[in-house]
Amino acid sequence: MYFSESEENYIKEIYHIQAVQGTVSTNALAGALGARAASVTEMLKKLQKKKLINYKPYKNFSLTELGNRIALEVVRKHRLWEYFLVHKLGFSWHEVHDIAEEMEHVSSRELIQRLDHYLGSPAFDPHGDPIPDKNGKLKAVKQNRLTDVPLRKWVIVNALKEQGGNMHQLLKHYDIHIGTRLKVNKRFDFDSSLEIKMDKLPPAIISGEVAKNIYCTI
Amino acid sequence: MYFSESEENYIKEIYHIQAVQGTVSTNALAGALGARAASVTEMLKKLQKKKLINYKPYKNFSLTELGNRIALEVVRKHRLWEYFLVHKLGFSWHEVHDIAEEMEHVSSRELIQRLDHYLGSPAFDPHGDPIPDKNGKLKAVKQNRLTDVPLRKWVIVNALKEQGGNMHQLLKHYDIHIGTRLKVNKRFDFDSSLEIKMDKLPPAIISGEVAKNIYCTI
DNA sequence: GAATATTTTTAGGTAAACCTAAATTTTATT
DNA sequence: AATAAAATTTAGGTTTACCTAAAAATATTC
Repeated sequence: MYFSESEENYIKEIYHIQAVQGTVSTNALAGALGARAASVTEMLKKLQKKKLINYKPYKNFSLTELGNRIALEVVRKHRLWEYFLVHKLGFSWHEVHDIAEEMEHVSSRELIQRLDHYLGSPAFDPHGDPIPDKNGKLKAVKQNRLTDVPLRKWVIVNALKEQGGNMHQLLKHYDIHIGTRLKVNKRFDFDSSLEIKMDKLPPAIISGEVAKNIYCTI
Repeated sequence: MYFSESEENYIKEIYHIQAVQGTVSTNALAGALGARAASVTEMLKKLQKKKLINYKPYKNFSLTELGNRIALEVVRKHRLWEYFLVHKLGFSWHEVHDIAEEMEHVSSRELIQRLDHYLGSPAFDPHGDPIPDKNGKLKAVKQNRLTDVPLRKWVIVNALKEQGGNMHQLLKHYDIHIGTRLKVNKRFDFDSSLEIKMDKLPPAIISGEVAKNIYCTI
């Protein structure tokens, strides 16, 4: 069965929203896609006819089993390409999202199989997100928000989420990246900032804004 | 300036036809693209407005300087991806065209620059066609048809054109690939077949059909 | 050079994916 | 529970890239 680039994008976005919210509304999806609600409704009807989503007018919706499988394939392609861009072409993690967004729609299954093998079947992409294997299985690693981690416990950064801003500049300045070992010494309730300690560096203060986007393994 | 995938395909195809015929007709382009003449006419007007082609109704047309530059960029992307698919992912040369056809439309310039560097700035793709450098320059290697090569002169295969058939099976059987050293011993006018000789192998006969698609350096 | 054939363009239509504005349904508030 | 607010859908457009069928221009043939 053939899916257009648009359909793939809708499915993928439904998948991501569903992962966080459990269920998806027309408006939430429109927001995520930068489209208008009316356009979304139109597409929802198409996706339903293709049995990719469970949808009743005016109600929230979710992916069917089939929809989920397709979503995972797209996510897999996206994250494998991100991995390629960072580890083979030398891009840095915050530059690759938009490019992978285009590459994820290249359709050859054989291509993705070979790419995966070529990259050594990585389990996590450069942002720390898990890459579905060819059966759609995700390697689960608990991602704890740095904001919630116990005090004075050494943890390892395993994911960084960029929210469109320039957070990576700041992280580069602090020299925080995936794999960094650090502990939280203090939490300042006043502004949610944290004092953190990394190996061989003096304690530093990071804002709650940044900390919110840093995830780690305890 | 932005070009749609369709526009890029038209420009690229005009480039290829122009390379062979010198000039391009509506019908020839329609044939190459698998579209109808009326659709082509419509697009020609768009391309003219964007100053990519020189076009007068009912006349043959050709790329402008700008059009040529864009065409070379697309060709460059296509051939770099083909090189990647063969030399990094292990595809064989006859499998990569369609995949590269999709990948050539990924838009990031930075991506192509890095890909080129990663591949070692190759000058020829797996079919033996030259890869334009980032300024659009092509490394010219005379491609002589095996059918026209002088008798008993050792030559090196430098290009293979697949015409949609299964020629590669045959070539594999003869063990002919890019880089193969061989000489033509005899030409049989009756059916245009050739007797060829390769190192460490007994003489073999290949049909004119195949020979037509083998190119070499003298 | 007139008649015929071929090529190309124009006219009018379709499907996908978007849009705005208005209508409808659901949810929240008093 | 009635009304106001918010969310969603419907109705009616637009653009891109296709299409067929008919008309117009160019080429070919006798």
